Amino acid sequence: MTPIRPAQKKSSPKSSDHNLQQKLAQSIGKQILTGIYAPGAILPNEADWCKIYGASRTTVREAIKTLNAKGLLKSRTRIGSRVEPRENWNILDRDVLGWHIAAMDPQEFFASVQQVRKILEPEIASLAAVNRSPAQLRTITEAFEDMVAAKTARDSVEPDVRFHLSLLAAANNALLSPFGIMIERALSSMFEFTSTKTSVTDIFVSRHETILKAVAKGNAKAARRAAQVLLSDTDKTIASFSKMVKSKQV
Amino acid sequence: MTPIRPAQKKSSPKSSDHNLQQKLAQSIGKQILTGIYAPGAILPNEADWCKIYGASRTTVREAIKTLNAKGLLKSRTRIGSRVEPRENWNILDRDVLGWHIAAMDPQEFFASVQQVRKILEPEIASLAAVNRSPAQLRTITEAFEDMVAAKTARDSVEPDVRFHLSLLAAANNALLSPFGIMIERALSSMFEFTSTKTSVTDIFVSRHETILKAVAKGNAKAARRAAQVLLSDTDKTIASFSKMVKSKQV
DNA sequence: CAATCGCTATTGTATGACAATTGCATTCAG
DNA sequence: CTGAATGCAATTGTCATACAATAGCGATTG
Repeated sequence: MTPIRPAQKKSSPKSSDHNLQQKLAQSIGKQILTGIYAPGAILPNEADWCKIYGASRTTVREAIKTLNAKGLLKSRTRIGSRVEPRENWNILDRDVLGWHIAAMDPQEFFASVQQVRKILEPEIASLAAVNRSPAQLRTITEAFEDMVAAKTARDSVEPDVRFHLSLLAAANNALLSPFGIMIERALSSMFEFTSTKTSVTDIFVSRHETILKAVAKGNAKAARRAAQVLLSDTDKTIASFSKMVKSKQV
Repeated sequence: MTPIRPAQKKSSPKSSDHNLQQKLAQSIGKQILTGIYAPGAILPNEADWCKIYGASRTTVREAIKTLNAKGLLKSRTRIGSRVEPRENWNILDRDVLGWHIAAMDPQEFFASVQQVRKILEPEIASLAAVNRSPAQLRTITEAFEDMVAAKTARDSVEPDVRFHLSLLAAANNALLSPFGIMIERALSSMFEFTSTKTSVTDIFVSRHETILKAVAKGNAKAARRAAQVLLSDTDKTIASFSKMVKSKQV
């Protein structure tokens, strides 16, 4: 048999790492997050989406199934797919949060995030100080050391994220883990704003070191305090580039 | 592993609640949550699931797509579907949390939940006191009044849940809303344990009233304190029936 | 021995058909 | 004329089949 290569079709050369369903889910999801389809609204039916995207019904259905699973939609026979009220959305889902960030004002996002971080992270640090396993402490320590070793601000983002995520893991409460995504996105997004001029400052590193030491000693109170201090610094950073944005806009 | 009848017909009237995909997703999801398929494990392939459940591949795929969307799985061509690490699971998703509760020891669940509630709910009450809209205050008040009007403990569960959820909504921070499901499940589950003997106690009602008044006045500090007191009561309730369960077991 | 190539298992996409559900209009009884 | 029953039709749900795309892995070959 000589399998004739069915040519390369008309496929777009760069399909990235997303397959077709994922692209549809993302496209429709973003339209929901931006309010093009508001809660209560009925979406176009499957046949319409097929026409719109030029995809098969199978693919469209799987995309919509994804959005159903994330709480954005509820599909019912004969009715169609209706957008669910916001409180049912899995906003802490990796994808949904991404679409949400893309759809909203960055400053609003930082405000919401910092509010939640200030509630949770000190308590997470406190729990981690008490509940951490030796292995978890090692992971946290490694993240800190990588942060210290980072030469540029860009290189410090990944260890920074890892530091906070391993702290979260060390709290050993599964119900808190969804916040990992939020923390990850918040720290990464912040970098986008600060990257141009910021370098890895000593004070930034030492704030983390204080947390690490408290967690290592098992000192819950000190860990909580240290986390509060770091967050307070973060607030200042955000405030400073908020001003920058404003002065640029005006 | 529970085999699922594809064409149950109208024999079981309740089967219409869930369609076939949802039943498959639930069945497979529970198997993951109970550890039958642990993180890192590769699931049976789609053809196998078809045989196991007697369903079409389309249906199996949509079930698996759902689990992918909830972060439990990651499916890749040629590899199959691999169970994701726990920290990627959307544990606060309505379905996932339900499967999780079904799979774990109730006391462990209450312990985790109370830990998180004690972190969040006082701050939620505090935020609600500051950020609530008039309409939101009205909703909270209505829930409280319905709780007062409830004659039996059973009747008080729904208003109680509504009270806490409307408080959460009044905090006006979208990133907190995923916790609504957790609160809902926690309060409902607790009722399962207390239903036999508990009635709606005055003290229970008055704890809620204190929160309501503080939120109405916009007194953040008082709201936070009041929420802490209520949670402390809840702790005692849990402790008391934990003992009961233990003495029964032994 | 190593790099390459092709085989093949598995998920991804497409098509077409039919089942099940249910809002809506239509009809029919009172 | 009103209201209930009823049938229609639109939409999602399920099934079967075929082929495409991906990537692990073993066979081939230099």
